[in-house]
Amino acid sequence: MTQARYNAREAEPRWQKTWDERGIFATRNDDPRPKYYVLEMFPYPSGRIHMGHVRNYTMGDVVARYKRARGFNVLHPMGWDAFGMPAENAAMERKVHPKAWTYDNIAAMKTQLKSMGLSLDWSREIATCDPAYYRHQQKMFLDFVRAGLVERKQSKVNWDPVDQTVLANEQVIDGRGWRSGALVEQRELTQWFLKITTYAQDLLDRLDTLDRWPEKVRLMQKNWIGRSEGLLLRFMLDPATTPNAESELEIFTTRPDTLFGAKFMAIAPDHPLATAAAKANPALAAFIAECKRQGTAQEVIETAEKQGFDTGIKAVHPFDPNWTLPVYVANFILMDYGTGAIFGCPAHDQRDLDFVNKYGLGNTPVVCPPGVDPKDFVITDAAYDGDGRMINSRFLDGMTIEAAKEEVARRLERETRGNRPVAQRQVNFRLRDWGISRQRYWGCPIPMIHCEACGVVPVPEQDLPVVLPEDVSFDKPGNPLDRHPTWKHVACPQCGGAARRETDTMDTFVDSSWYFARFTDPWTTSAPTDVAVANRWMPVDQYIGGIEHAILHLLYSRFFTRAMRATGHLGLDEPFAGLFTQGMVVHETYRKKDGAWAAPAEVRIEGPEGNRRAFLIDGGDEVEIGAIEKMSKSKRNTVDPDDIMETYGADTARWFMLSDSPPERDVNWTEDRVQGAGRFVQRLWRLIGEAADIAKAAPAQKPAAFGEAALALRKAAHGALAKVSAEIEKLHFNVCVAHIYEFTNAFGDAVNTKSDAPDFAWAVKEAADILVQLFQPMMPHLAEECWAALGHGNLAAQAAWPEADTALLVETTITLPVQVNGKKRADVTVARDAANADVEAAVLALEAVQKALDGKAPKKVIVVPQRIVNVVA
RNA sequence: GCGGGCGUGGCGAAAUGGUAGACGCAAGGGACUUAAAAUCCCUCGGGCCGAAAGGCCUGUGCCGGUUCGAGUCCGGCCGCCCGCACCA
Repeated sequence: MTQARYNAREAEPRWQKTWDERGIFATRNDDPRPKYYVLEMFPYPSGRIHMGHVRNYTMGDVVARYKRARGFNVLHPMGWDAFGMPAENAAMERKVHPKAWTYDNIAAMKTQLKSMGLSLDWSREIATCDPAYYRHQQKMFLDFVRAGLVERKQSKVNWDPVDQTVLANEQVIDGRGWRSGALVEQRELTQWFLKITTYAQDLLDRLDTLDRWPEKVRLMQKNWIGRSEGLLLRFMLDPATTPNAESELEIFTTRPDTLFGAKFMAIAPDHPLATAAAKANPALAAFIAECKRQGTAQEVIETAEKQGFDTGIKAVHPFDPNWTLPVYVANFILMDYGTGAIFGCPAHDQRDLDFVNKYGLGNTPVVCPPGVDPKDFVITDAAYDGDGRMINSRFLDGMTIEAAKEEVARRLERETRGNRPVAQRQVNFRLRDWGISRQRYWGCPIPMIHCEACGVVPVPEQDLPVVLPEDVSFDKPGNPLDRHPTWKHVACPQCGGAARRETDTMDTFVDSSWYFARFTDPWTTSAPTDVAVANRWMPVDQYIGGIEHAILHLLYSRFFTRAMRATGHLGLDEPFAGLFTQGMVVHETYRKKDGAWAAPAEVRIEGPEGNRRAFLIDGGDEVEIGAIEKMSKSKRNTVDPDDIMETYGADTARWFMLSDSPPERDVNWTEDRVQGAGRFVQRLWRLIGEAADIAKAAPAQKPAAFGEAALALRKAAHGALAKVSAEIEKLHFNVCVAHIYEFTNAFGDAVNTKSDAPDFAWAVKEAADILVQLFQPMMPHLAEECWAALGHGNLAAQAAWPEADTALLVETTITLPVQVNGKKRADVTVARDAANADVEAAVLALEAVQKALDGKAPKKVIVVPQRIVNVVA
């Protein structure tokens, strides 16, 4: 006897236990079936899962369960991105060890994830803070060193004064640290770099092959890599004006066509020529110091005025020995792009124009827009960067921009000075090498040793892993590894003399750049991967995560895949064949009279949509209903997944997450809709119970013929099956949900007839089975409960996906809408394969059509077979 | 500034160039009930005609275009969102 109400709190843990005991989600590497690797971005173990996790992991689980039912050997693992700053912050604030804090959090979050009923293979669980994981990362680092993919260099770095560490360019958002939010400062430090620029061209080229990635993400990466083609060009300097023996200035330009519009040269404040010139010029030195003081913080750049300082040096125009250009030090020239020097053509570059207008250097237009008389073409305060023909440019006059670029390149390439061509074509990238040194404790130690005598020496492989010491203190800011009394003191592996360990640890983005490969065989101890196994599983067929990783994590992982291929740890080019970026979970905000935020759980809502008011449950004060925003601790508009699981169960939460909003868009969490999802769970349970009673009258054999009611139900069931299957493949989960609702309505109507005719009973049984299987990927616990109630001996999670009987879906007669002059006026029912002429005749015979024609003769009748008919009068 | 995306009922949304608003939420009405919850049924873009059945007009941010036919394609605006941003 089935219960009246479905008790999720009782049923969900029971089925989780069953899945666990039978080990049905453990994936074997020697399974002969075709593979499917579905992966969601693994979480940082912050302590509790949030609704964003619930949404992300529900989507992945739907795909995993669906593909499993479709007969694939599915790899669906989970792990922990476990190194990082918050563990150290907790250590400082609460005097707990980062390791203990992290592992406690992992345990708590694992319990939460398990309560969601995710079909994960927990036997492959990895934590990046485990030496069993990071030892392989250290090994790969050493391999990368040997392969020339690592560099140690001094560079200007982004320094986060709050976290007291270096940040990669990618981690600086609007001039602030991505985690601390502090204004980033500039510092000169010696850092370890991974040479991601080695693959800049390949990372760019292969974006085109990632046809199952969102266009948006590919574009963002393309812009980030930022390729530009141009000319590297050496200007001769007037010797009488130069300090020391500097004789030339090398610049990079993408606009060699505008050379005859040049009015000045500009170099970065930290350009060697600037430094040399400043030695004899205190005013210039002061100017340079001022530029450096301003730094590169984005906020400063946006508002800073173009400023320059005339060095007195003169550069000679490459096409005219009698034409010299003043060389300025300018605050808007970056040392780390191109050569840190430019020639300025104010007429066609806004920055250059702003600059000359300030210093009175004038401008000469050299590109004239089509349809404009060159005599009338004057530039005042808006530079022209559009298309046109060359003017005021001697031998270039009349050429297109492209032709002029080519002509300049051709002439200067041929010309030599000091055995070298004056110019050469060059490709430049915006992408910088990836600085991975972090002055932190809770990260993967960089396995290098500094020896006074031998220099920088790698840790011998037999000494790996370099394990983090556990006896550290967090009572002072800075890096505890640096302060540790003994850890950093080691013997040099080469000379045996006293040496010092590298105390910087790796950026945690390194950890997440290869975990997907480790999941393929996390048991291998001798190497990061079993290459053969990894190659069989990779690439990840469907990767799901937040858009916030569009550049950072995804670009680093693409780089790592290439670096691992180069060092023999992986044999493919691209790690993620399919990528899906899901939207955020958002919620209304509530503001109390005193300006403080109120949490949803503290608020009671009254009134209908359009006139809703919110009151504090405690005290009854009215609170202001604010904007719908991303769930965040600061706005207190979060809903705790545990509370939802407790009240409604995991299936309701999962169903809600998939309903309504398209997965790539933000979903607004509202109590009403969650309740709606909860009601649907109960409704399904009730309906399946009633269907199970009817099904008892079903014959064992499929009936030879079906009555009208039975046939209609079968059509609904197989139609839903076909549609849901197609939409799930496209990850259109909200559309799947709508089709399941629609089918459930039809199913409910059928069940309510209470007929017990054998053919009908058989159809009900078939429809019930299909319905349960359709929602199994979304609501797996309820599905098991229903599946058992329908008398199945196996688990719903292991049942094969049913095949839609397409023959049922082909109607012999169809009803087409009939338009007259594009407006619908009638319907016509014809044979499915009726000839167009017959359809036309039937349509013209319709009374409604004749009425709409109002005596006019039809000029044309357009029949789109099985679609629509349009009569044009 | 550059690049990209989006704009459909009270709300979330659906719609290979082919019946706009499927499906859900909210709302209103009704049934059942001592009552409530739960459940079930009906209505639900706007306007007009009709007792009703039904019919007509209008409608996918705005203006144009292509087409037998446009939410969908093209051009130009307006608004919102996102990414990048002194990259030579």
